[in-house]
Amino acid sequence: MNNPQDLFKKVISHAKEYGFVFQSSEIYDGLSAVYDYGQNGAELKKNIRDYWWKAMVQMNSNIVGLDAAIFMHPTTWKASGHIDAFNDPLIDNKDSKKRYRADVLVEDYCAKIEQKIEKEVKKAKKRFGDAFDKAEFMATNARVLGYYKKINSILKRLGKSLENEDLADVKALIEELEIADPISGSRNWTDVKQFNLMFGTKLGASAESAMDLYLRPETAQGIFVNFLNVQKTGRMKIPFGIAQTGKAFRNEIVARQFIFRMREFEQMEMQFFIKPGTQKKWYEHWKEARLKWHLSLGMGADNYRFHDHEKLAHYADAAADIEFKFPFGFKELEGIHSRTDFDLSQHEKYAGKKLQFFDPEENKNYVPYVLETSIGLDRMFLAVFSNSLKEETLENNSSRTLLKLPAVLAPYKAAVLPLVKKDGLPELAKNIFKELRWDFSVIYDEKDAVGRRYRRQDAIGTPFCITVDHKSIEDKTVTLRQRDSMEQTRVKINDLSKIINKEVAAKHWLKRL
RNA sequence: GCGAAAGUAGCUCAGGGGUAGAGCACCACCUUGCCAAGGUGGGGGUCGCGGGUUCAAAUCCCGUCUUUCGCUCCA
Repeated sequence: MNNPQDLFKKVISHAKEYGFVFQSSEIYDGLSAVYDYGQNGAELKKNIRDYWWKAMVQMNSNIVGLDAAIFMHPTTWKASGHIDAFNDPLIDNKDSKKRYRADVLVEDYCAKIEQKIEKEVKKAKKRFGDAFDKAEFMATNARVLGYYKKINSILKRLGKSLENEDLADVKALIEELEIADPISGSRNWTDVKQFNLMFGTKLGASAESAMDLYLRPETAQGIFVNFLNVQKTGRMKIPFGIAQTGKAFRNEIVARQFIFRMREFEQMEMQFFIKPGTQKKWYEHWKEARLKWHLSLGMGADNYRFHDHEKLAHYADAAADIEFKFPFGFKELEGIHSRTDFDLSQHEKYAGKKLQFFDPEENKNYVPYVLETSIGLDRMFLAVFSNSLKEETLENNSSRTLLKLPAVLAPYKAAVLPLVKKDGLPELAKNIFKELRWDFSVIYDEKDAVGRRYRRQDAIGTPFCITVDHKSIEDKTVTLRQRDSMEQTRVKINDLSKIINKEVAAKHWLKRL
């Protein structure tokens, strides 16, 4: 685990070996950049989601939840700008390895012809000014007309092919026109491919009546289109927020680095609606609030940093990322964006409905500005998981693999272990186990030597082990073993729930905010 | 998408034309009993998948899928 690459490999194999993350459809050789969460991963992921939800919704009386559908009306994506921004026919040159937009190549070619026309016309102007030759004039005229006709037909064909998504014809056109790579001069092209960030699908059983739909590429739009519904039925007053978690889908050209960039991923987003002009204040507020949330988990302040965007997306007037030190370097974990009134205004325009708030203080209507916090749940999972995985060498020169998860996030809060598999110890242990699971997710294990069982729990990040021995039967006490320090203390069975709760309850973690 | 490397048991990997291997993990029994690796026995792999060459392919060739890294793209 010395270099980052080894650590990352270790992270991936540990995730697989201990039932946290599996590759999707593995028995069919897997599906590129799609992963499933296993028995322990599902728990960890759920706990991260809950911890976020508690911090954002439960602890903020002016933030409410929402669970919008993945399918949305197709016009949503016109309004949001996703259809225009992420829909390009691309072609690669096999020799130069350069990628071009296929339509731009053809258009550039036409522009070149146009230059030719201009030259001809210029030349003709000069010549015919001196001596008019009817035959030459006609010939020039015919040539120019021919050029125009050619351009016209090329662009017409291009437009038609693009409209019908006949990409083979776009390539045929490029080949017929003998368009070469502007850099290398090579005509060795790949097929034209449409790169659309959004996954398309159909609504409707029969092909004729079907409606083209997209799987949402972000969860944010579900919040924007429900802005008025929530504001009115929840009697919300600005400033207020709407939070939701859910799947989003992006057909990334390059999806890589385990669960860091997936084609299907889960977002945890909160859109905060504010009075125009106050966005700077709220931007700073949420940057700080979100960083504090991360720091509350105790994974080390050095592992986080802000990255302020200089180049802004079409909807933003300020944007920053909270970056985390992943095994492959500092990468974006969460985004805080000041989205202005772009989204709500766009939906007003496309839907033809007002999406405004009547401000009693100002005594007027306005389209609220929006401050967004958006974190990738899978990225957060990877941050927590990779940061927690440690290999320790102990005093007796043995080693242990330890998943030092923040206790509030651990899949199991405690393991109940009878010291031996006889003398009534398993029975007592099982009783403790059954009682504790009313309060926490706990696990019972009686197989192998107790030391080995401790290591098993270390590997999946269980913060406590409760060991039942012969003395337990006499005086109703057990040993409570701490994951990180390996310290053992003798405690009363009746106190277990209280002691564990103190360490694992979200309350005690969130209070550090 | 391009380039490079890799894919053999749950995990880490060895083997490189002639019967499928190791360590750890797993299962059963015995033993020990508060920090892994004691004993005995056992389960598990058409060597990613598909073609080809060969008497014979995990091994050589071609294709394909998946992963990692670099580039590119995106935000």
